[in-house]
Amino acid sequence: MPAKPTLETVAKEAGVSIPTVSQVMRGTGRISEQTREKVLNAARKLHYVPNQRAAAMRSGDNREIGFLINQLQNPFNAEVVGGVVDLLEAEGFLVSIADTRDDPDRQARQLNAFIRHGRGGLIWVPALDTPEDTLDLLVAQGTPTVTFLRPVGHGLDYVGVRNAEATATATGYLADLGHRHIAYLGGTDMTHVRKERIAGYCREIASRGLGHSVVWDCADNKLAGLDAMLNLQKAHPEITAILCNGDMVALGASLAITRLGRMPGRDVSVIGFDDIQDAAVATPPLTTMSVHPHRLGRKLARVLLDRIAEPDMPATAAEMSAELVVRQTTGAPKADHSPQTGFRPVRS
Amino acid sequence: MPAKPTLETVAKEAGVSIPTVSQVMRGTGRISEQTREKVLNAARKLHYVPNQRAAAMRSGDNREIGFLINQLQNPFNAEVVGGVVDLLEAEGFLVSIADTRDDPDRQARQLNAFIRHGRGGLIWVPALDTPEDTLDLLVAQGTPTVTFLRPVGHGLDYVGVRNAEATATATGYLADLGHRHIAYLGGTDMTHVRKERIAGYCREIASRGLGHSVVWDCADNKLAGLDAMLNLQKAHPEITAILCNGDMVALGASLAITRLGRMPGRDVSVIGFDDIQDAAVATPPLTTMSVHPHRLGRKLARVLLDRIAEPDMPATAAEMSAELVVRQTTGAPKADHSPQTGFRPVRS
DNA sequence: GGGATCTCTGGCACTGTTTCCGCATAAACG
DNA sequence: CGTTTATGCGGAAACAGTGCCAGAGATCCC
Repeated sequence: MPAKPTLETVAKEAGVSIPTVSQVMRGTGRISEQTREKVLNAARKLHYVPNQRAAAMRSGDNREIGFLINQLQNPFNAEVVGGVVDLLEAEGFLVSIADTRDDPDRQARQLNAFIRHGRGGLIWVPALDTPEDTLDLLVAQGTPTVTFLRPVGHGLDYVGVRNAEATATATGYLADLGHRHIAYLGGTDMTHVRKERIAGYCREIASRGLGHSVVWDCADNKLAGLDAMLNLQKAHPEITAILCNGDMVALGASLAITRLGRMPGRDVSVIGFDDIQDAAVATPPLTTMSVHPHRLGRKLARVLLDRIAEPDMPATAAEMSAELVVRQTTGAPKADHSPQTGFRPVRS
Repeated sequence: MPAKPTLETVAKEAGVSIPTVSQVMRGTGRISEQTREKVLNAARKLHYVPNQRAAAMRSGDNREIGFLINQLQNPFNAEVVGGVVDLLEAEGFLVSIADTRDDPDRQARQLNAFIRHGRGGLIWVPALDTPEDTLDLLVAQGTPTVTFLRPVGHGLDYVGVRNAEATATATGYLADLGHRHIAYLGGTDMTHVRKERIAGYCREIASRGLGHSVVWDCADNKLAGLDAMLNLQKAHPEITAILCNGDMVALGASLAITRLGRMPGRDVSVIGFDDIQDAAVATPPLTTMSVHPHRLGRKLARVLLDRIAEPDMPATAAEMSAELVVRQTTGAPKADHSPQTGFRPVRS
């Protein structure tokens, strides 16, 4: 097995100098057609692939960007990644992804690794409880960075979702349908996202003079949503509509309602958040606040490209609106919503 | 905003030479405690982070590995990634992920990008219809590479699943329950994986003298599984058990059965493949062939580490067995499986 | 006190590439 | 035919580090 070919190998093979090969490979400078051919043939023959890191070292431009995400499994994130990659790969960048799993230590190691390995730009969903020194270190490097979903200040760009507006819209929609007891389900920590969403929900509840607000904690997955919904129903039987922190929770809640022998959208209304692919396919299809994850990803990429082009711009913050997608888990409340007599639990 | 600190910056700040700083940062050589302190303080003060690419260039060891996967959205893949990352990050490697989406062109670009950007190792799920020249180019680079799920030869290591054995086991289990009409549902192209799985299924059908085998195409997602199951049921009403190419398809099929007013596991049995997280949470919980994705990921990482340590070893191939996990979508067939009189379609 | 030994630090060459500049050779011109 | 201009190519330095080796002091021993 031969050693990895370099400019020197190719130059020797073609009988020319190293700079000449370099120029041919990049199409710059004045090179005669004859030499060009010779060099290209040699390169093809040896399967030469330029070493971009050495190039970046000399020329400074670094077309490798890192995407630090908090949870790869989450389908919403996977779709955002798709949007980012589509746009950046078209611009000749290589996007490499790492999963922090919301662990600040892992995140610090990965951020450090990204910087050590010389990323030219970063897209970052800061983990919960990101310590100050992680931020200081990142800012000191001067690596163009766009934060996503969770703003952290420090002069970093930010792209996110108008969360308060979205939950206010959803709450208003439920109120317009006639619901007077609307609960908020999902989330455990007071993350930025959840804080905003709850604020929008509470504001709308208050401004319409509806009953008190109910916020019920639960982890961000289907099973947790299912359990939480069962408990919530027991604790607050008066509730006829649920606004959820994410689609996974909403799907779990919808499932719980079905298992209680009720029907989502008729007996109890459910609204999700994110519009993941499963939402449209679920039984019944989920009404949700769509944030167009793919579009959000493209926005992220554009902001990062702008930052790379103009490192000294003042920090920007872009928020995108979510859009209500009505499917079949929402409807007017029944006149009488007391516990049904024909109550029929369904085993799984 | 100051320029990125380098060894030189730190050396000047600490009043020592560049090599001294280098030694301190890596803990090699003999350095007095006094100088050590000076250097470390200067480094901390300037937020110095070593440039690993420059280091790799000189010293040759390259702790950055690439993972080329065919579909990030797939939860099975996400869990494999988790296993790989856990082990490799513990060894000080940085794992960066790219998604080929099974597009040979995109794959060629990404593979090329990974090589250009100097990955020290690669884990690769080759896209369908990977052209020969992509393989030649990769092999010519001599980058340690482990192929995953789809073997391509060319002296590359391989880690996969004993697919034929698994589907034979599943088919045998269904036959033992008393099923005599078992169909295989899922997949569209004749990928290596699907070929093996169908082979195991057919072999078992034949060796037990069951009726003819039925293989029904369908894309690898829940919605496709749902539709395909409805059509399959119409075309082959005699079938009482379905073996699926993946859990997503199986979940869709299970859903279809429910929508037809039947009950998965009682009226029709369904077995999935992969054991993704949703399988255990679904309604009803899915019987499936578990391949322990996380363990598979760790195996991948170990094989790659071995290859990096010993580049001249002959190529290895490791296959892991899948394991039947019985949940609630399988059971003995009903004595009479003709269409029920109380047929009750359920709307969504 | 002089030589041997040890401890610590710095000089230099090298990794693969790009960029600047300059040197040949050839063509064009007066 | 001699000078200018255009064209094609190569030498050398630089990027941020690492590894080898030399050498300066300090310490120790006889």
